[in-house]
Amino acid sequence: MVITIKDVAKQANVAPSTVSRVIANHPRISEKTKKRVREVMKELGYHPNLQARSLAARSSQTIGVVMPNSAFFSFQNPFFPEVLRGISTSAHDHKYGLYLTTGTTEDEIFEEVISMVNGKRVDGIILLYSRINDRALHFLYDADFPFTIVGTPYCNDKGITHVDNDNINTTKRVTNYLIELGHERIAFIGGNLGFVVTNDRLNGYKMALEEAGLTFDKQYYVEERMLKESGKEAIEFLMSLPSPPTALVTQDDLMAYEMISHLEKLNIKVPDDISVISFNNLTLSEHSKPPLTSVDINIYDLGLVASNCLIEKIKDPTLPAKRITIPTELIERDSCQPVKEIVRS
Amino acid sequence: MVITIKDVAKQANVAPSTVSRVIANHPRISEKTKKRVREVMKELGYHPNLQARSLAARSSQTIGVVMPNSAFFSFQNPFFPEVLRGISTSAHDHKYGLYLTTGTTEDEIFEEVISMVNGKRVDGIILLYSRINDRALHFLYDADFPFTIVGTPYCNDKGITHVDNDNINTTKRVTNYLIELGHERIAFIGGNLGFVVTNDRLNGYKMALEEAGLTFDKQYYVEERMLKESGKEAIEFLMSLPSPPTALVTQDDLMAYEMISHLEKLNIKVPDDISVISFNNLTLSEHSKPPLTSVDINIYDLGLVASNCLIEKIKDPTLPAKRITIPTELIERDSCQPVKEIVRS
DNA sequence: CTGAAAGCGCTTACAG
DNA sequence: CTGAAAGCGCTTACAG
Repeated sequence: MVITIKDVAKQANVAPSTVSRVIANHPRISEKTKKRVREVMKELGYHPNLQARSLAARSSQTIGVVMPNSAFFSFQNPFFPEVLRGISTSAHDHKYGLYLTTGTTEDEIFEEVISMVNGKRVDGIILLYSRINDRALHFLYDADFPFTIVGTPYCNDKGITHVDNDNINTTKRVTNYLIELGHERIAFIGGNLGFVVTNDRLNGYKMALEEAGLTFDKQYYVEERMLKESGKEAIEFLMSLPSPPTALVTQDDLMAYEMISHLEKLNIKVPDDISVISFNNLTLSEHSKPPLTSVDINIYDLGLVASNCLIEKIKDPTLPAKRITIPTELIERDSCQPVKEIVRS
Repeated sequence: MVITIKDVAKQANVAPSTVSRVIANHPRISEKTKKRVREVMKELGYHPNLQARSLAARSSQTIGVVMPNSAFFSFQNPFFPEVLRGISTSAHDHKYGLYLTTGTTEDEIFEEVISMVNGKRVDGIILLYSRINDRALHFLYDADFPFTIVGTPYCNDKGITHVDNDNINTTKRVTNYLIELGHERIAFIGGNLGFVVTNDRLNGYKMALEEAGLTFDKQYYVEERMLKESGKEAIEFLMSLPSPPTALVTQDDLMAYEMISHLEKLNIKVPDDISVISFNNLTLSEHSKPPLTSVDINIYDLGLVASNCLIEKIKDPTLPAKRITIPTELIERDSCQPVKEIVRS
């Protein structure tokens, strides 16, 4: 019923091994037999069984993509479709398939990674996040399995291939941008300190403050979990401070929109009363009100390059680890403005 | 080096077939040997080779997800992450893996579907779109391969399991909502007539017009391809008409935001000068300006249910085809308003 | 309740 | 340039 390599072999009067070789386009098979075998394959409607091939060849020609479980880093976040698009393009170009994790808790995801690797389902893995003390990362590293991170590993960053923006300097620059506009009370909104990216950005933010002779005020840092339930309360808290911030750095445009909406409900106008700057530069941000000043982090490239590096590594596991920094660009629009002169309390 | 079923068998003093049976938790194996074998498995760090299992058992325990290639239906569209989330949850609950297409042209995608099916990579397929005359659909149907559509098939809809909203009636209701506000010149923006969803929605729109005694004006229908380059021109064209529309029905919130932005550049205010209603009800739409009136189509459920149906079908291929309609809800916010009295031309 | 054997559909040294 | 044979790591009738 199902056409196998044997059927083709019989019909073409060759051995199964020969058929296998013409599928692989082995150079030592004569053009003549290649042609004949190919005709028979077409005639019989032969399609190779990928499972059998994987088993025999010890390679699945697919890469596993590990999604994080955090709310901030969730499917709701436009970051993921866009990285996936980059990965997808690279995978397709190199004839690799894509296998996705489905778990939602850290434990589930960890189990999936183990089963993908030990079950030989994938030839390599891309981690779409970098978490402090990540078990999956340790497992992959210890198993010496090809993998790549979109982000910066929390340790051993020389030994692990990863693709990331320069989050420290980018955030420093973003913060400086606000400082140059005269802002001194700048809040940092969102992010989860369990992720490296948040730490890097927070550090960049602190460095900029420090260099400008400003002191970091803990109250100006709003953690992700305070946002989950209601960004509203976080904003209300910030604005009820004796010295409320005059500028906000948020981790994602979507978050910025929500903040802006809550601010306006308090009758605080962006950018007149408070400046907002964000990351990710969604297409939409050009059309939002006000058009949002945001950092384009080249999400697509992060995915594309991470996948390219992984495939390189799969093909040649002896390749040394490398770090690739994807450039960022600050897109100035209308959500930031020089600080207004105000009476200091 | 790699631990196989044989190693476990030897260590546990049983036959490989017995080990296989304890993995499958076969009822006719005694608890005693199950326990012993499991201990050995743990001791040796055994993990089943999924490829080998798939080959022998003729089942991959993974489902293939086919993404469409259109711009409107692209990764940029928040629809996809959200369906994927639904599918992902269902797949995980039933211990299925997820395999994604990576192609971007119709041909590439078609080839991938063929290779997924014939290569036995997946046990079933979910089509995340429904296109007129879709080759992939025909192929799957003819091959009698388990599959499910998020959407309504363009033909034979009794014979193909699919999950969709009632797009005709929902759009009729949306249009009626505008008509009840006094609007008579209502434009329909976006969508590609190559997709069933667009046809359904356009039909619902026309039905509402007709029942209200209004005539459908072709100029009020703006196709997707006119939007791609610049929604700006489409809006400028519409508003330069002798009788410009007083209301817009758009296919997605993101598209609505863009339209609103272009309108305001022309100094046309939403909802004062023109009403806008949309589909998908992104979380963001609560915080946009103005808060957008939009139809919640329950994207997550579309994915979840489509996946549940597929898995059912995989487990029992004799199951009759079914259609499941996911309810929609019109979320009224501030982007629609009664039509202003205006001088008719 | 358990085992021996055949088989899933390929690939790949080895030999000629 | 091509073939015969072993093997990838499982599952599953069949037999007892």
